Amino acid sequence: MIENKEPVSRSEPQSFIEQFIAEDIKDGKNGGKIVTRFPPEPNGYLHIGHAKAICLDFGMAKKFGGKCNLRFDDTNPIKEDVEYVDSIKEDIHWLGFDWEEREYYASDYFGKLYDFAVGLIKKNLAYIDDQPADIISSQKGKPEQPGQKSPFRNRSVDENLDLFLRMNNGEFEEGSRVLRAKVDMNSPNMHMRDPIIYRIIKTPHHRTGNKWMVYPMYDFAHGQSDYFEGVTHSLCTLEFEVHRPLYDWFIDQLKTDDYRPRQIEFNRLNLTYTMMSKRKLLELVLEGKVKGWDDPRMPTLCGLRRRGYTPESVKRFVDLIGYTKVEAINDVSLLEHAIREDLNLKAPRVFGVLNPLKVIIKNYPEGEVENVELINNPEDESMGKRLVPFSREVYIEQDDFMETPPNKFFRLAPGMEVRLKGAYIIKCEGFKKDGITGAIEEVYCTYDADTRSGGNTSEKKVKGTLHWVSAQHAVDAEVRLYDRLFIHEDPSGQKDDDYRKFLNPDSLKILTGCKVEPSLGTAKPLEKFQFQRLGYFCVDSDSMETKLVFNRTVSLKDSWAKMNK
RNA sequence: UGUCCCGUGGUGUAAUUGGCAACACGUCUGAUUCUGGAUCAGAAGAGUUCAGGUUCGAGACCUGACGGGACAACCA
Repeated sequence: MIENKEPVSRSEPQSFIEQFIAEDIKDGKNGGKIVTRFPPEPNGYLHIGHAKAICLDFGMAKKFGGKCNLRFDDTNPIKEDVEYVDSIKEDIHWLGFDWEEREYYASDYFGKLYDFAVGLIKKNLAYIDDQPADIISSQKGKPEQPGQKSPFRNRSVDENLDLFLRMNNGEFEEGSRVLRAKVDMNSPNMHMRDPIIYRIIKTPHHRTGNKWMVYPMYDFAHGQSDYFEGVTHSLCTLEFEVHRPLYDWFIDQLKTDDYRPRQIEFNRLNLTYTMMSKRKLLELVLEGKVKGWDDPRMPTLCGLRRRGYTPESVKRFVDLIGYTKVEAINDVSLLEHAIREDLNLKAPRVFGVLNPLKVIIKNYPEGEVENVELINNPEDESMGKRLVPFSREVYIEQDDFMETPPNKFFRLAPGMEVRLKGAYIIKCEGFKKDGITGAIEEVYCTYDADTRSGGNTSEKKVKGTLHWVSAQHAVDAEVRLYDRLFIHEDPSGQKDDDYRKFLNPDSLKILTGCKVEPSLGTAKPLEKFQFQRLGYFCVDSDSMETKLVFNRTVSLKDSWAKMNK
């Protein structure tokens, strides 16, 4: 075994988690084994925030030669469904991670958990409380004041055993009784004040049906599940920090040898302009504000996928933001950078004109067509070249022409010259304007036959180069522009819970009458392209009629400013 | 009037465990007949929340402030 496959010096930053794990191995804990787990609750679709956890859980296991389990934390049948189980598995695979045969469910451990609870009762460390939720809650006191003991705290072991059995037999109503661990009502940590560990739920479970009438709470299931699976490092987000003493308390009651799992917390992903609460995302789906969990405006992994993000770009992004204990807000521009970086290498460039403006080259022979050669990807020669037809009438982007241009405008304007990329230099000789609306309808130009790309025999040089599409050859396209993910806060950092307020009706804009290169007529579905200058898109369906732009040309900050005018 | 966690350029992270604060994103400037929001080159921007202390030397260790966050679900 040789350590250091690469001469990576100290330049590679190590997260504190990595250091903790390395220390544990060095100290010989758990026999040097490393097992992690990704533990989603199947109550919604995975979003970009989960990607951060997935990359960590699977990444650490891989880095230290260990394994990572997939475990569904399905202890609350009221909120869970198989639909979510399936989507979660699909999304993890999409990201490129594999749990192999280790697909586990907390519900697989219901039996063991029940036995463990019975064991605690017998040790006089758990009791049945007959009080309603609000009383139990108020007896817990406040964080700064100690709690009061429940009048049922000293029930006999036999009575507790009997009641727990009958709870599971369905003899009592939901909410009428709970099982609580007997820990410490005076603890400054609220989670240690006799936490509820079992409650009655009569809704059928998506995997165990009606087998159980009592279900363990998160705190009574998570650590134990880790223990049952031999997990060594249980990585979770910061809000579980206060749960750790309880996690350890249950492990202490359970463990029989030197092995013990360790919980380590890291910071959750927050993205600027992006609303990530599962609950609110679910509301958007249920209220029909979006087309579904995979609506490209959603920050879900399936939404990002439809939007055109690649798994590599998501992983790259996660890699860039790192893991700390600081509650950070990451800038979406970094996510956008990650996808651009990835696609610049992979996506062929093509011409597309979203807002067409017809240009007529008056001295170009009518009816003549010539094919010009264009490079598919300037960063990757192996992607080859393509031939694009050029003719007398072409479309350019409306933005590429201005009647009265400002100082540094190097595109087309009356009297100005530009190159049509891959073709000729043209000069604007005039234009036609609608008398009423003032809209530019056509632009008239002349071209110089000596200036063809690759064979420019003239001395001409121009500042601007425009992309274009031959009018008679253009493929009509419908292009969807997704401006942003959901916004939940403004750039001043002030949070606003009323996320609906930030739902921009224009966030999905469908442009029809767009003109794209004929070569796109032969593209395969889901192939990704970059419009020269405009952004990236992919062919959305077999119909070939819908093109999907996911990385448009206006920054989020600009959108925000526009929206609030 | 509690317990725990956290304060490093605008943002996110580093700093070989006490030795000249580094990188990425973003921003700005310049170049370019590969549109240029790409690429390349360059620049600006923090003295590490504050005050003490230990030390030859502190972003790191200690004490105390200040600021932010988590915790009072029969959710996870």
